[in-house]
Amino acid sequence: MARRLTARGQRRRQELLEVAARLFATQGYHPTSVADVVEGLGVGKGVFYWYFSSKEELFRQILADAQRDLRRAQRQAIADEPDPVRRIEGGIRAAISWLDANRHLFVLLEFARTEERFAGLIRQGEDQAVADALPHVKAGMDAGLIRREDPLVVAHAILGVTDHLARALVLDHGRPADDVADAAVAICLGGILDAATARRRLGVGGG
Amino acid sequence: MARRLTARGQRRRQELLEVAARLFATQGYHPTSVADVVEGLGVGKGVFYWYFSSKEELFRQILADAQRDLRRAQRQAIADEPDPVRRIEGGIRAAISWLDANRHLFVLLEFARTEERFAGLIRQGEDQAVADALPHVKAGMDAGLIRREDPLVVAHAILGVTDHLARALVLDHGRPADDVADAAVAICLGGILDAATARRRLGVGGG
Amino acid sequence: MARRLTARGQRRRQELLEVAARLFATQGYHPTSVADVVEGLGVGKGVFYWYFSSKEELFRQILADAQRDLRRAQRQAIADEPDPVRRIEGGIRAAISWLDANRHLFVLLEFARTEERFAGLIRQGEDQAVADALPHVKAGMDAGLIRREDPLVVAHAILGVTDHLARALVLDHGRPADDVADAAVAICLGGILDAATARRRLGVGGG
Amino acid sequence: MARRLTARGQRRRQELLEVAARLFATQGYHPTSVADVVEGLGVGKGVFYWYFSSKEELFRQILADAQRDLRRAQRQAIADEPDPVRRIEGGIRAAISWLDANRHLFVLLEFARTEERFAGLIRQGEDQAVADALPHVKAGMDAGLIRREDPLVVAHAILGVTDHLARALVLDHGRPADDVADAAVAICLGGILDAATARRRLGVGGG
DNA sequence: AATGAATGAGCATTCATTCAT
DNA sequence: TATGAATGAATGCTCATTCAT
Repeated sequence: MARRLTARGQRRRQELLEVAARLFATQGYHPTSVADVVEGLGVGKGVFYWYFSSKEELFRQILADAQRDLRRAQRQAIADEPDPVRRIEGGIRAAISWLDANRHLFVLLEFARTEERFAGLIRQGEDQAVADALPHVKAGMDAGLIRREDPLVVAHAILGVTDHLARALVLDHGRPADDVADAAVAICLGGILDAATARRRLGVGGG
Repeated sequence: MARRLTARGQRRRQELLEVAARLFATQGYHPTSVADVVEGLGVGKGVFYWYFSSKEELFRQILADAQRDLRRAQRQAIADEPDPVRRIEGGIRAAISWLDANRHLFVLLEFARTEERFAGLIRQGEDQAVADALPHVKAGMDAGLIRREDPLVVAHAILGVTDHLARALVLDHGRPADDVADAAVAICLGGILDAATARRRLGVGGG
Repeated sequence: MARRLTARGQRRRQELLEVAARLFATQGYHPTSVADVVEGLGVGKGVFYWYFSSKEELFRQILADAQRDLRRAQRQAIADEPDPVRRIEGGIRAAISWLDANRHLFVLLEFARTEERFAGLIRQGEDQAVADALPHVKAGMDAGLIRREDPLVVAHAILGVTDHLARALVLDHGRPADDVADAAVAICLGGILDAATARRRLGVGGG
Repeated sequence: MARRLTARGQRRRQELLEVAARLFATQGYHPTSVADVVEGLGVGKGVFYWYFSSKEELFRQILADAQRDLRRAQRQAIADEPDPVRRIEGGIRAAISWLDANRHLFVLLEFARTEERFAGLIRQGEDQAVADALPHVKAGMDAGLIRREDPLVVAHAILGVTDHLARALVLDHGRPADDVADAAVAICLGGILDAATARRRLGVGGG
């Protein structure tokens, strides 16, 4: 591809991406045919292959766009925050908010992970997300705000809690995104133990 | 179906389930054809339909078996543990250990969530897992061991950390399951904040 | 085949013929599988191939039995009737009555005519039926009771009216077989014209 | 379906209908595969499903077209005939002539009656044919030309004689359509009895 | 840029028949 | 005699992709 597109062409391409993302999310990638996609736009099949060389390429594009978009939202949310823990918090909130607003993309990212030819893309994106969080985690540790543990593990744990709560509570059980974000932040930061218990059980030195 | 099977038949059926799970995990559910499955066993295509009424039914069976199996492993792991926090810990460790030993099933459970006709099964299983954890969380709160928050959210958070760390660190990055289990337990229980910070930031009353 | 069968075997064979005829009539010959047939009897598939060498052979047998049975019913009905017109009448009535009592076989005979490999059997049976009627028609003509026309055509016409009225009125529209038989006889024998008209139009010499 | 077709598309669709009808008639509906049909045209399999949503839909179309066509032929044949008996005669002749010219469709109509999912279509068509004939029969009775009997039965009897003679004599025994039409008319109108006998036996009042 | 038409390999599923026990 | 299991060719149908216009 890498076709030079007119403004109208750009719009068409975008429409295809959106309709396809919507359909892939609703029916699944495989069960959605290229015919479904172009039908959803009321255009002929040639249109599809004018803008994308294959169904797979289209899907990759959707995935890449989604990842770029989420990352951008997180960056913007924490741009001017000096406190590392607040930056982490901001990242969590931005993620949940974005996932709430782009529910249909969430399931696509999940699906992509399950098929080897797309999984690489997702693993890359996840590594990127972890790499994005890492400096804040380390800064928090250096500032004595965050308990010293493997920062990579910590970053992954944050990702895990955030994603899971967003999906399970916001998407599946319909809870308000803000409330879930509060809970995600609380649990990520403070764990679930009572402070005294934590001190005893985990040997956490009290301040 | 609900066919009466001889011992030999039972074995065949099991073989089909295993080969199919393996292939679905490797290539994806859709890209794997029934022909692939029977070829993997070196039998005729009719065999498949003697034991399963459809590819979909077979997949559901794989999912149900996997969920049952994981749950059983967790139950056994914590059977005689009186301490609720230790029960939670045991559940986390059992889950990571099972996922480590059944990597191929993990991706199937994830895929299933992305296609509406299977998603129900997965949501049910997840609700079950949460329901299983809930009593321990509540008991922990009642015993003053766990900070009082919405127990459902807490249970979901534990699930999220556990699943994510298992996948990202054990499966994707090849870390030893035991180490990851340690980390998962530590983070679930203690969060990531330094205790003093936690006290200040979250208003957690000190012991 | 031509297997020597025990009394029990004879019964089994008959059961298979009946269940199959029933199913073929309801669902059609092709849409009915051998599996359906044996399932309908609650026996294994081997049973079928013990008694019949193929699905096709079974169907031929059903057809042959039906034709033999109908013919026998007609013969008995007119055995001692000296008047040729009354013999024709008796044949018509016997046919309609048999078709009424064996509705499911009717559709099988019709179907068989539409597939070349069975059509011969049916044509033979029909030729036989015509041959059976022919002597009575001729006798009627010789006795001056029946208008002189090609007896073969006359015989076929009787067959056509009888079969059609039986199917259309008795089977499809649920009219009583006896009433339909009356009508069939009246029309076969007297046509539909008013006598005076007939005389004028057909040049039929009045008695 | 309900696809908008270009002129070329219309032609293809018609070709498919014709080839399929031919094959269905020769080999039977079930024994003819979609592959046979497209092979007969030398096109790919997709072509079939571009024009028809299923083999069943195609067959229904063939049946509907055939019924429409026969009906049209009959209507045209009797359009300007004032005499009701002559209208009936014209209908009989038109039917036999059409069946002679469209032999292959005849067997399809017969087959369709034997499978429940198509039988409705045929019964409808037959009811229509009877309804078409009914006014002429009634007019004939009112004009004193036709003996008073249940007009529905009379109409069905005409249908029965016509169809049967056409099939048995024209198609199966190769008699000239015109001769058979003469015979069908004679028998339908005048029955088979000698006029005097008819008077005596049926109590038909003489002119 | 866009369309309707076509391609044909591939898929899930069926089923008459056979076979080991 | 009978059964459960197995066979594998065949079927109706789908769909990513291509092509002529």
